[in-house]
Amino acid sequence: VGAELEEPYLDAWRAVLNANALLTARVDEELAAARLPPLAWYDVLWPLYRAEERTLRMGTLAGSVVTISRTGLSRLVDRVEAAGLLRRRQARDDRRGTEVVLTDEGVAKLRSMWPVYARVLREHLAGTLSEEEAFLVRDALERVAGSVRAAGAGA
Amino acid sequence: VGAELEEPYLDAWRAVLNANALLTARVDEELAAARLPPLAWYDVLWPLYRAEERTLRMGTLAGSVVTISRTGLSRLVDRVEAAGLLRRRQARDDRRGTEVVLTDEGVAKLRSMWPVYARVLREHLAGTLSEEEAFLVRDALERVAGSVRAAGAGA
DNA sequence: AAAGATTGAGAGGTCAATCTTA
DNA sequence: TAAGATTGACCTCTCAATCTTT
Repeated sequence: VGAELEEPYLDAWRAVLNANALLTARVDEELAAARLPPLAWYDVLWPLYRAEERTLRMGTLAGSVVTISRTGLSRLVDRVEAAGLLRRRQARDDRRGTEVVLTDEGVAKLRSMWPVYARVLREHLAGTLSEEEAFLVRDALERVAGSVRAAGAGA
Repeated sequence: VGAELEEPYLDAWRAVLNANALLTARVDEELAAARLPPLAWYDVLWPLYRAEERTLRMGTLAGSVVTISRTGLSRLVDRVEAAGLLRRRQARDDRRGTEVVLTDEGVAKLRSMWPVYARVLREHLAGTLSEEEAFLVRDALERVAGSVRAAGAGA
């Protein structure tokens, strides 16, 4: 156990797992302390905010929220919709599809969440990494993500 | 939305989230395809394998498995124990504590899981990153994790 | 028949309360 | 009373089956 893979790669992978778990948990703690919704809601609201007319098809949104399954997204959108932060409507060009539209309340909530989120990232990322390191980490891990995507599901 | 944090840090963070989610999902797919337990089980078995006498207190084990809560670990250990890969026993020095001991079956299962896990990491990490990059990612993200830990829970 | 999306059933996770020993 | 760990109630996620439209 442990052979056949050079150590630096395993160490790097463990570091990714730990940094991800710890920082994500910290963000959720801070959001909860501020009586704001969890990070998962931000992951849904943000792609909508960036999108043309603040509208996205469920399938497209699912592609942006990589941490959850298509099924899980349906349930998550149920809750965010119940909170009034977005609404669903039938797509008019292809009526099988569902469009999700960010509401004004959704925009407001997103704006109230961002400062909390940003403060945690600033403290632990900008506070410990140089910009050069941040670029390097981004490049390296984007290549990794690309490799996994290229291999495709169940390939 | 988007201000007050330099871009490279946000980009790096998104890369961490994506690489983590995609690679973790891929490992679980490959393990499932090989009729092996999920990655979470490996996270429990591995620290035990490394430990003195292949034994760890629940609290210590919880510290190693950073992706799950203390409560969640109790339930996870229930399942892994039911599968015969480890067993619990009362600690003799402090009988409030529970010790978890890896069984021979647990060792065997761990050894059968590793090649699958390693193959995915080799393909997507060793296949896309140089060793220097791996070192850099490790150093950078270990510092980030350290920063979060130092800030403490609810600090 | 296939694509887009949701739902029912069950697995797995968390928080607060509990049990046991120190 | 506090520490170590588990349990009860509840919430969220996933897989397979389903519904609707193409």
